[in-house]
Amino acid sequence: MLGAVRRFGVSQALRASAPRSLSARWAPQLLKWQAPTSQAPVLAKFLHTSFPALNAASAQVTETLENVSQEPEFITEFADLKTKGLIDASIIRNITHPGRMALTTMTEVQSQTINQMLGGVDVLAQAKTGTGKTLAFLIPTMQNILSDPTLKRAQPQGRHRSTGAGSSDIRALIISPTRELAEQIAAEAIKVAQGTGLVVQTAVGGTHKRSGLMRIQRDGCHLLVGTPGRIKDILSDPSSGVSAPKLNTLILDEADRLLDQGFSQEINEIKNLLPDPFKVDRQTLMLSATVPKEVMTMVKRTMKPDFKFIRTVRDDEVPTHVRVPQKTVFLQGYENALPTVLELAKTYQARQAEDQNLRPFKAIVYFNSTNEVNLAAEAFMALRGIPGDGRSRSPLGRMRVHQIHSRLTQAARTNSANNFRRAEEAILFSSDVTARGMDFPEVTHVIQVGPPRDRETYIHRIGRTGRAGKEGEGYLLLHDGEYEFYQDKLGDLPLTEDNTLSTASLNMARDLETASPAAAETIEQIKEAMNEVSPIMKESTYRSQLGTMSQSFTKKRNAILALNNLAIHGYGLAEPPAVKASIARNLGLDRIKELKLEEGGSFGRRAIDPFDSGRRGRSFDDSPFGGRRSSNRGRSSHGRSGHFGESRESRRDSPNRYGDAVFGARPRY
DNA sequence: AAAAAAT
Repeated sequence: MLGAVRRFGVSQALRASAPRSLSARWAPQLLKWQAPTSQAPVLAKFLHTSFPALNAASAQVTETLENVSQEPEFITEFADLKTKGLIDASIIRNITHPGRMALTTMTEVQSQTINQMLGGVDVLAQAKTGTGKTLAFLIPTMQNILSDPTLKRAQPQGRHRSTGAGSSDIRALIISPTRELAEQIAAEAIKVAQGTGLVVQTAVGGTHKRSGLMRIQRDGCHLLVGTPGRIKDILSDPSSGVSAPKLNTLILDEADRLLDQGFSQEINEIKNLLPDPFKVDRQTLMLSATVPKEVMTMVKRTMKPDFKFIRTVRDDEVPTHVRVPQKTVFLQGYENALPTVLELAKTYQARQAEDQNLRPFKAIVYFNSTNEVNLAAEAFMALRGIPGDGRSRSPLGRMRVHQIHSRLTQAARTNSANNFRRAEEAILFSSDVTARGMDFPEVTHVIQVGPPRDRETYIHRIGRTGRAGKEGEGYLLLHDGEYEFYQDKLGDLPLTEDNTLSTASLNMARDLETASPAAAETIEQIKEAMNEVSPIMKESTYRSQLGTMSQSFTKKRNAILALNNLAIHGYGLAEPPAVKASIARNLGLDRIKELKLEEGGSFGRRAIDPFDSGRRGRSFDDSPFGGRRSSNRGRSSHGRSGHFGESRESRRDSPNRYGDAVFGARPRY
């Protein structure tokens, strides 16, 4: 609105933006008021306060006007921000010094937004993944705080302690949809703030609330970074001593996520705990790689009417990087998924051994449920105890295996994230906790098993690779029965079909004799590893997948058939697990005869939560055995009974290996 | 039955 008033004068801006409800009584009078341009901010504020409904309409005007407007001169070097007196010298030193962050040139988002954000206007910034959005909002936010002459900076005192800053002087609140992303933003903020006297604190769930509060009370806080639940908890707790009466900046990272169904209510509750924006002027900044149309109403409701929508992704452009070739692989069945992941790892490792220019294999494998992540991670961990191809000790060589999802303890999650961040050659099995914003350096592959729930999720997941100008590749592993879902959700994205992976297209119930030795070996290894995984976990995973697959498959019956094949040929279960009749009914699956129902009504066997069966709190990363499973490895490699006692060779030669006898009529354990 | 997020 403010922009519109500045450019076109009061009357024209009003004519363009006045909603019907307003025009009847007020608009004619307002239109008569030819305010001088200098009055524009006052007018805009008055209109905003008096007619909240004006928000939506006026913001739209600003947005369209932005496309017409001339862009001012852009600064592209960090050093120039200092020489032009725009940004504090310590901040710029932290960014540019070779021993610190060692950056010289700004990215496109950075040079387009920093100046605007310094001016205090609300900004919604959309830019591709991995292009430095965090720094883009941290720099102007810190500068704006430092520009206040009344600011009490922290004074260094002793080794880790400092004093001077208060716990009720939060100037900027940064909200993130996941705990790990909040931690990552805080870590970057601390680097940028070094030597400025600004104090950065975090507030996330899964940590001790009291010790976090004590840190804030002891050292003070100017920028608080956190997740919605804990931030709300702290700000609404009068005994915490933490408050933000002078809050000037509210930042929503991954804004579209925070404004959608699951989060928007909590964000509103947080806003209600903050000072009235008409008494304490507040800048709102929102950032994301994706801004679906549906969230624009929420964006406009949260921002001032004159907000700027700055996009470095053109409207007609697909918001993924061309540097990241993206392939869709249609699997013979979901039982082919893990063999395919292993094949991708092995073939890349083999290429990398020949080509010094290739980086080590560092992959994130995404699944749609926590159970699938856990199952895959357990299987791959077990793989490390299986004799490898040729001379190597395991099929994975020296590759480390990590997993991360919400049902691990926070300590285990943090460990996984840190270990994977530092790892050279590793594979991270992950839920969508890491899909947004996480910056793991040098990720070479993003592999998605099953279709992402929506287009945005796909874009953010693929954005974990190809960051900061680096290369990367993406794979999406799907079932034929999901073709329509795929076309519908991801049809316009630059995916090309790939059928070069031999373990992807094998029929695991039939074709093993005709398979290449390498493919057969890979499948054998996964099968053997899968035997190490508890059947309880497999059954829970099956039940988890019912919900997602019955939605992504065009025909529900095909989803069940695919899932049953996965249970038998992939998980090695003797038969598909039974499901509660009530659940089958809820999913609209009760007429599908291939879905096995539990008997005995409400007295049927209760589903057991694998996370409650003794493994809670002990991930691979925080186990005392240095990431190796300590369980029955020794026992399992010798003295097996029945099928599993046979040598790998004899099994490979046996006919009908993938019939129902493959894993034995009765699974071990 | 399906990510995430306060205890």
